[in-house]
Amino acid sequence: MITMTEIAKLTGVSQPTVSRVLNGNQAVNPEIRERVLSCVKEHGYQPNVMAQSLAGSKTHLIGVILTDISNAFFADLVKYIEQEAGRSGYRLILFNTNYDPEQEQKCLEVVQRYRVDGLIVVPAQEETSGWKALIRSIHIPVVVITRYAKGLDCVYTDHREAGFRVGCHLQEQGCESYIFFGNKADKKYEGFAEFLEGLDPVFRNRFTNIITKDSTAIEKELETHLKKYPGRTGIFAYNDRRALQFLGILQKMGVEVPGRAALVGFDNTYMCEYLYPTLSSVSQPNEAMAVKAFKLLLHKIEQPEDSHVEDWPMEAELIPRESSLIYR
Amino acid sequence: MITMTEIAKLTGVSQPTVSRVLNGNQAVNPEIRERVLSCVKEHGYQPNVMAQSLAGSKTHLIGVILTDISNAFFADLVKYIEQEAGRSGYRLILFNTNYDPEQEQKCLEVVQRYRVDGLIVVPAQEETSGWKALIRSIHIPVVVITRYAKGLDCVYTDHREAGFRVGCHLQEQGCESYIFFGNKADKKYEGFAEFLEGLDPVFRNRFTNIITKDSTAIEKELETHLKKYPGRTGIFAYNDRRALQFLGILQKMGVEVPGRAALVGFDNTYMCEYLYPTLSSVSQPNEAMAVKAFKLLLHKIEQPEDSHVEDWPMEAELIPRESSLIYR
DNA sequence: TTGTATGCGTTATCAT
DNA sequence: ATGATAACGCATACAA
Repeated sequence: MITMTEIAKLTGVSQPTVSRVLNGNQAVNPEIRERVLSCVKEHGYQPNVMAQSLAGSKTHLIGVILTDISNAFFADLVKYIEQEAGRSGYRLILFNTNYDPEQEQKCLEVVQRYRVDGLIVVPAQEETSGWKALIRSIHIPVVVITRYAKGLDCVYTDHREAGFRVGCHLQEQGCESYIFFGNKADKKYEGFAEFLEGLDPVFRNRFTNIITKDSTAIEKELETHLKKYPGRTGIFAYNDRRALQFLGILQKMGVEVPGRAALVGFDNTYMCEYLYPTLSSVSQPNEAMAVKAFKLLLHKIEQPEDSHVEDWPMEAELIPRESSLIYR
Repeated sequence: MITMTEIAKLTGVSQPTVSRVLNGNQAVNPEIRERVLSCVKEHGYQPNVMAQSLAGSKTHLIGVILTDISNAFFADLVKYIEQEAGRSGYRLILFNTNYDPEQEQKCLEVVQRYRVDGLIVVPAQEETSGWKALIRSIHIPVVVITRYAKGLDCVYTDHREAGFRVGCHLQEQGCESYIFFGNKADKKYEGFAEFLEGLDPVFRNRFTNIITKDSTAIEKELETHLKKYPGRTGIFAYNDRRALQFLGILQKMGVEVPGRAALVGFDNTYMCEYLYPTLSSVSQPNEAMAVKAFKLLLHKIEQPEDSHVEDWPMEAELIPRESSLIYR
């Protein structure tokens, strides 16, 4: 790959002059400019970012550290981050931690070695102060995405609020008992429970939490629940994937949806509209989150002295569809 | 971020000595070695890859250029590529072309600027000689993944063969008419048609090709087909997403699956097992493909003189499930 | 075994 | 307007 110095020799000027031409710096003799540019084009010269970074200090590299790129939701985020970053001339160096804190730590070392200008991270664990201390110690602008992280810039949707709304919706649709499919530590659950508790302090008497991902086990727990509570059951699954699993089980069991059981998922993936019945779900503003995260990061990069921490919650929207709509 | 020279000063040795210690090169006084290592650890020294690259010529960066990272199949590939590359100390710089050749060309420029050691690419277009010429001209080791590319190293599954097998399977399940949901230029279709033609040269008389992605339009075409052909219909969709859409439409229409219509998708995504009925699909060896692609690339990087082109077709496997299994 | 000197491809600061 | 020159952080050949 041809270098500036070589271009300089070929055009009979000095290397810094080539640099000036290429950077549009200062006034350069138009004749020379043309000569250099045509030579550059002819040889397909491309600047060496490594050298530029060494000399200038910016790498235009953004480290993106994710828990699971194969998760459609994160993959979608990456798409938008890449797009937005590209607009500002930044590129992504991508890491997958697979939810492993050890792996995450290694990633943090590697991004330091590459002298990335900034970092967008989905933390491997929900809440660990050790991690935060580490990420602070490396002195690279960081934005946490999809999770709230106290004391760090972060962009996320309010899952608690979303859960609350799902509870509200299911109640409005005439549900008399409830199932939450997922972990109780989930903010979605907190909001969901908060609403139901407001409605009836002892709602737990009409509630089942299912955690297992095993279809057979789910079927059993579901059967128990349905036997116990004859009225319409409202089911909230922590993501669409699980909602789909649940829907399949309900259909296999011959349970009428939404008549006997109303179902709501989370993520609003494309499948929602294709399923029969179509699946109600909570939609997160993926593109807006990605764009906001990058913009926050860019700000931090360009104004490192601004130590103000931005906590940016975004609104998730419940999209009601056939799987939970009784009246329409 | 602390540098080698600074470490050298702090420990009272020369910078090259620090370099030797860090690279395990040659014999170094054990005393000094310890002194340097502890200083390195104390200050959290991390080598500057930009400088290393400039001095040594390798960036340990692999450019990954994809058409659509938000596609679950590609996202999955990226996950495995990242994993495998990481094992050999390589990192990914990720690009999304969005199927736009112009965008792709820009990506090719950028990876050159970053002096990536190699490239793994999903071409934006199926077959364009212009693109191949371009990618050859940049003199970076390249492996094309998921697509056959004549004259370039490539790793892919034989879609034609897979299509052939799907046809065979559907026929075995007693189908008497067929629908292909997708583009006829697709190799899957070629194989599918090849089998059916072998069975009955005028199979086209009992065949419908549906291209539109609009649900209403699909429903109409489906209705026409079913009216015309009373026997069991075999439906082959070009991916699971479309198969799901089709399944929803069939269910909405009250068509019995697989009794009246047997359905097969492509990609074997997680949803196959959750749907009701479970969805038959063609499974590609994602991890094996990713690993093979990276290994091929690594070989090219380490043995640039080896100009042998590897064309590496892998076998896709049909996973029959309820949506197409009549006898079991 | 260790230090000196040089070069990688840029940018930037000087002179000229 | 342009050309020397130094500097970025490291690896490496060479000298000591």
